[in-house]
Amino acid sequence: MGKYHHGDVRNVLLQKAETILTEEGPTGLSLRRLARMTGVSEAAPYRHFDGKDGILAAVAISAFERFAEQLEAVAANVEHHEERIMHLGAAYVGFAVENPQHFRLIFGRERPPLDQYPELREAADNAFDVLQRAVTSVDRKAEMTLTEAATAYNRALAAWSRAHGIAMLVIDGMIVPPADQNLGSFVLGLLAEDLNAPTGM
Amino acid sequence: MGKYHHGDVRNVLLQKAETILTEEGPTGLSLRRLARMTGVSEAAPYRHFDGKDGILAAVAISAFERFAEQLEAVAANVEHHEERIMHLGAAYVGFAVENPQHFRLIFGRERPPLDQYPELREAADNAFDVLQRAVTSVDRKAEMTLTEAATAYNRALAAWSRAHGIAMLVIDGMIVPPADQNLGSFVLGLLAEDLNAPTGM
DNA sequence: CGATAATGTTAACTCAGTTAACATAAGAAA
DNA sequence: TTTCTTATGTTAACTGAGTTAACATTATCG
Repeated sequence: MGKYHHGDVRNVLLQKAETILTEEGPTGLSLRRLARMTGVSEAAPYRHFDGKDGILAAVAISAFERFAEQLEAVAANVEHHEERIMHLGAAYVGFAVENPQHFRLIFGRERPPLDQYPELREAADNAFDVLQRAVTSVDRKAEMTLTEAATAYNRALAAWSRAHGIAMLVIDGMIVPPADQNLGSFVLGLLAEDLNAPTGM
Repeated sequence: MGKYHHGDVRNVLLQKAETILTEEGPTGLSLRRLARMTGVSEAAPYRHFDGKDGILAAVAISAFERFAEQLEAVAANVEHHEERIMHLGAAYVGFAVENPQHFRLIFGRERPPLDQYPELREAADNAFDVLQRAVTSVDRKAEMTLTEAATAYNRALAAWSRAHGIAMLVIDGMIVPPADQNLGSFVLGLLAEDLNAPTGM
């Protein structure tokens, strides 16, 4: 005479998992607690997910999708190439700051192995593609020489890692963005810094 | 008639903890396993450390120290300011790549809270100081105007986050450094990329 | 020597992830 | 409808982790 929950327990679990993850991160997310919170037996989640990694993978997939969407939106709205790179960087950091736990989940080592979750790998590849395309794309792509292509690729890597570094240091509290400036312009400022420029100092 | 281990169990534990951490990271480090490997009772570590965080803190402290030393060594050996920034970045990434688990430990969220381990906070501050000083220092510091100082600080942040981003993406396998080039020059290349330069593309 | 602190041991508690064995519900097949 | 099968839920158990309490032994210092 067990009380059965019907309807989409799976979705409810996912929903609650999102909540817990947002508040406490991947480590704080415990399947047992999740089950209790959902009002379901402690073994129930295993009927819907491939264990803890399974749930994390599902959450990571949707996180990747949102991430990719937001980057895409920015990429689509900025015409000028160099400017687009900059604004992509700001959006990249913006996502990380607004969703630190999700950002950590998709990039950190708590992320379930891509090999074991094909859909996760796909979501990850998609997100990277958005980034790479937006950063690499040029106005007259067909006319690119090999050297130019190599330069473009290197530039993509550089842009990517710069955004990533700022994002990481900010969400880890190592860099505290000035309060009198919005995050976007702060990031744009950092990205615009030219370490090679002469200082006169 | 228990077999007591004498001598510095504490140091042996730390040593083994280093080994386990290097191989499996903070999550893989289990106090019980550590105790078993050391041939000591499972509760013994608690006599020497403030639980798991205590051990992680101790390991993190020594990691910070090594990190700071290596950066310092580079900073001391490169005269030219801009060049020093670049080489510091390469050293930063070098440390991360050679000691990925330690790097993750000192920068990630597995790191015990700085508030609870004053020596850890000190070690962290020291490492950051080396970086900031080396990056901010100029030949004629006394003559710096306020504006110049602000610029220098911003540049320090930019340099730091660039190195950090490359380090993170490389140790997470998102960026794979080309095999036909040593890591240092690859990093220097990325750091030298000027996203603002015209491309002609 | 003898008291006291340091350090070790065993045993237990809580919580997590996971799985097995069982129960019920829903839906297709007869 | 009745029956078989599958999906989904439950309980109970196993393993392993972190931690603490209670107890034992050793070191050390008066």
